[in-house]
Amino acid sequence: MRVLLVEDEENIREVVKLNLEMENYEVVTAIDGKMALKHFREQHFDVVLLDVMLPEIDGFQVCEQIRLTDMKTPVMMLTAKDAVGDRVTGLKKGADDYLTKPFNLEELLLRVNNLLKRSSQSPKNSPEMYEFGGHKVNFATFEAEGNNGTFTLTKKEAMLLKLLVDRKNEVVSRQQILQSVWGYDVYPSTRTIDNFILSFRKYFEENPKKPTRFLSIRGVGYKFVG
Amino acid sequence: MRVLLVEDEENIREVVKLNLEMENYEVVTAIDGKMALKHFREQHFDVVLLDVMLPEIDGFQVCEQIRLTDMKTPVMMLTAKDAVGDRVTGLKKGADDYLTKPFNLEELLLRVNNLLKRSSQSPKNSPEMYEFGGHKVNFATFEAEGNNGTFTLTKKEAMLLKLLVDRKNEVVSRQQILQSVWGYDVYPSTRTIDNFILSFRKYFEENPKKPTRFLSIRGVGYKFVG
DNA sequence: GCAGTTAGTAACAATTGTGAAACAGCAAAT
DNA sequence: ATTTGCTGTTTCACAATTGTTACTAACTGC
Repeated sequence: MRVLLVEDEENIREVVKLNLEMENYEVVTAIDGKMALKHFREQHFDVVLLDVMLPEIDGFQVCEQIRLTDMKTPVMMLTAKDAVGDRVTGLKKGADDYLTKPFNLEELLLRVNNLLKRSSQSPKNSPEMYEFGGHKVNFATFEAEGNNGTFTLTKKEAMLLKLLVDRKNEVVSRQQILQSVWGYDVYPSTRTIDNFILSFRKYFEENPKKPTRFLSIRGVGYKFVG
Repeated sequence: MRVLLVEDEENIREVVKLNLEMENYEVVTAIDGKMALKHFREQHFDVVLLDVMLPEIDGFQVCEQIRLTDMKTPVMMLTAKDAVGDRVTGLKKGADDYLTKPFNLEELLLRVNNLLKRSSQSPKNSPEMYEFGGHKVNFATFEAEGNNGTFTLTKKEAMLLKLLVDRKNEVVSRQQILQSVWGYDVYPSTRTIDNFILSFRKYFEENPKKPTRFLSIRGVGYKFVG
């Protein structure tokens, strides 16, 4: 479970980070809105903790921008002021929860858990076998049944396919694919992913030229329709 | 959408009930824990609003009882005391959210909406669908239904359209559009926005020359009428 | 109605993203 | 030692998107 923590005060940031990490979350921190948006565009997070008072771009704007491209990832706002108006603004901008500083750490952790519990209830189960439209894939043995009978997936193929299946019906960005399947710093913009998608289409699509399952969302990434 | 409202103070109960009904919720009220549990056993609710201070059985206990048989239905606790310990107790007992009295009605409604949005996790439910005047837009997949059938929005189109829809019926200035959609250090020429608006009008307006939805507010920006 | 400004339009240019094919690395088989 | 086959990567042409320019139309305040 990956958390993006956006907070400019170092002390708070470190304490919260530490505590989240003790609960086995993977935490990425940002100290201002710009960095927050940068990280968010490039990586996948399961939840965002967002301080409102940030230098330059404030938390509301960050939340609004996040919501322009992603409406699923839960966002929790943190603020020093306990102004009701603020809370309403935050919720309107698409925040899912709101906590006032100084907050109780236990409450924060409970609320984060809550958000995750609710948002990840459906796509959580990832069985070894997956079936779609007459095709079968066994992620344990890498065996798959495609248009031309049974064959074996390669390791990377299996990883990528699993990622797409786990996130079926949502768009997975290239950055996220690279991060999950290839590891972090595969910098050079690469066409490798495309080729894997290409293979999948050949394996599984009725008409590889007109894909219905492995869709490309231009400028964003790929989406598997299950 | 059915709400179970548990609150012993008549005034609060009635005000909240009225407001929820104005938002088209069906509201069932209970004045104490016993009645609350009775109703909950006998009927289906999509969300429970639960005062903590109740005669006989308090809100914590009600919540605990509910959770014994139902892990799913979101519960929101309301309390007069703003004790952190209370909040933590509530969350631990299985509450999904917590609001302190005196609460702001708008905030309550927003939070209720939030809970419902999150919990209505029917698989194919795309909560990021928007409809207006016979047209549909799916902001998750960028698919839209316009004057000439279904088509796919581009990334920027989707972002701008979403911004306008999010702020429907209010004017969004060019500045704000540039900041939100294009970012904080990249500024395209100001005619770029016009071109996107132009597209939207072609896609969605009955008579693109006489727009009724994508209105230009001279000297300020644009307004989407939903 | 006139000058100054802002918005609408379309053609075009720049940029960016994509698919497909060629290419390289490597290990097993010959 | 060479070939073969498979896996994964890079190159490249092309297509789609995004941004600019130049011009026209419309509006504002006089």
